[in-house]
Amino acid sequence: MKRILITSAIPYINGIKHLGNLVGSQLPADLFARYHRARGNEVLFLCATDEHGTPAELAAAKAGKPVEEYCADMHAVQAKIADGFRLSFDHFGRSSSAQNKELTQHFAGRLADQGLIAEVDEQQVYSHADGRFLPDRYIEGTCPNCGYDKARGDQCENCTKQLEPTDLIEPRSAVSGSTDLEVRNTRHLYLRQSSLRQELSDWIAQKTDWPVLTTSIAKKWLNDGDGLQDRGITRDLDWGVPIRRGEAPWPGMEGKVFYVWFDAPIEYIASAREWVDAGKGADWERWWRTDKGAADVRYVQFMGKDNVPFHTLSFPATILGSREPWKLVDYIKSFNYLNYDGGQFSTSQGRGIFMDQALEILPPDYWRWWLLSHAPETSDSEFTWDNFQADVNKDLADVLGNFVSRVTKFCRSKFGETVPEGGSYGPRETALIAGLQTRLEAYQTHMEAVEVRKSAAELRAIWALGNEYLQAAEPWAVYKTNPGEAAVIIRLSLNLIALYGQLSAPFIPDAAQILGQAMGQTDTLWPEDLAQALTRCAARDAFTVPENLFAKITDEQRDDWAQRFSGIRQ
RNA sequence: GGGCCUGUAGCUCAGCUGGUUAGAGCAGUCCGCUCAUAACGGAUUGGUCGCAGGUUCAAGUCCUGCCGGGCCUACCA
Repeated sequence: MKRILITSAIPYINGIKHLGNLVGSQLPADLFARYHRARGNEVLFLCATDEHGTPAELAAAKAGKPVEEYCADMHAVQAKIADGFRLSFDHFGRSSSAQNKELTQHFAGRLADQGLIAEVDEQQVYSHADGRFLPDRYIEGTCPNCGYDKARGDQCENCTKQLEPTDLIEPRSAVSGSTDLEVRNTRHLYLRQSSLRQELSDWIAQKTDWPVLTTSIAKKWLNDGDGLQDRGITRDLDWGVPIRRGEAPWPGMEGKVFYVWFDAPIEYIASAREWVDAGKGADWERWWRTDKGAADVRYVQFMGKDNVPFHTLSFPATILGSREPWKLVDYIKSFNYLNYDGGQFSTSQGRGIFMDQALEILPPDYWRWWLLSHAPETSDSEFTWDNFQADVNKDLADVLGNFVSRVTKFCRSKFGETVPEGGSYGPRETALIAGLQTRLEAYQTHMEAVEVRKSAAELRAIWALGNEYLQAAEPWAVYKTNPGEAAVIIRLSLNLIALYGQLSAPFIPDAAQILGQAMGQTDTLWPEDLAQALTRCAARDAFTVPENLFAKITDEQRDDWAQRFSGIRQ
């Protein structure tokens, strides 16, 4: 039995995520987790909300709530939606947890002890009206290069020129519009990543099996220009993990917090502690400390490409730099973006389909299947309503759903709602099992390699084998002259339905459960021995007919939804 | 500007270290079946593999240039 630690990039607390976010991290992570659980492996699947930072503070202010309350509320909302998509986290934590505060402060202390923290005095823009320091991109003004009047302090969106906030003409706060800004001195902590460059570089160089997307981004940051730069890990904010050097105060850093990107990945570890503290597990160090049982753990991370630098460099720098035996990631699966009808999904612009909306119009399996079978693995992929309707109707309703329907209904009308007895396998049945075996092995290979689309294609092919078999065997014709032969065909077909329930569970857990229950199967063990697995629905066992496993998406629905989601949310 | 990714049948995509007539699913067409969610099965029509050069006995696969799409470029997360 293998032990697999799985984390999904933790979604930011600010608002509900869209389907592009879902397919880039949580959903494939869930697929992988469900698959490995089904194979009998020991899995710990962790996620959380990323709650610190300026956007959370501003969103809370906009909502008229204290930031703690806002985050608690939004965490509950995201947890409910995650449940709606059947994301099977062992724990869905919060980066604002006490556990994460303690761990974050611990890591900072360790890094300081190793000489990897530098204290840097620098200048930041302070807004009197807002009562806060402003991140570069929260400062707006006129671009000195092109004259665009909504240029941000980090870059002008119009001419794409890189800017410093002090470059802007007539700078103002993007929060309040106030021009009462002041450049102030402030002291910050920097993680001296540059001194870990060689170590990180050597580590990345070993990862020859990682997606190119992952390693190329890491190498770019390691080698570009002067190489890996030190990174500020603190901010002048109220909301965040207070700066402490381990358990001790950090003189000069009072009133400041750690930068969200420092504490967010540490939440992966903290989430395991939360999992134990919530009474759901017994030993979190067994997953995270190689000196305490985690040496045999395989750790796989899932994320969108925008998250790669933090997971390949910053977080490993934190882990390595601590000089403590924390578990480093073994495999990073990164995804490109999903586009929506010719443009990007956009949270800030409210464009596309958001997770809550998706669940309002269709059950989770529809989305899970389509999104996973079109996961943007090699390049950005695109959602269109036409494709979504055509693919879902064909794959789920016609290939799988209709197979279940034709088998169970034929049996009900000819033999009743019990598995028919009599007959024995012939060459056709042997060939079917051999074909299934080949497909199953390919499915497993792709799943092990975290090849999401190929896994989906293989699963679909496994479903299609059922229809091919039925067509060749023709139980409806055979029944007229030889009911016993029809019985064995149907018995095997009913077993196929049960098998499909098991094999499909990582992709479409709800439908899989319905299939298992309809066939009277409670055993969820993986069919290691296929021939034997196909005898589990035994003669005279009762079954039920699942009605319309997947209803088709009508043209009216498609047009209605395309219309409804064509604009901008709120 | 720099770096990386990407461009293969109408659509969505496979094509590993270069090697026989470039593949799959969907859509289209034809045939079959009638148990089933007008579903299923079989066959089949579609491609000068973005463009132009080059290396090679041989290139979708390697090299160069160009064109198109995307991402990143370190204070949004």
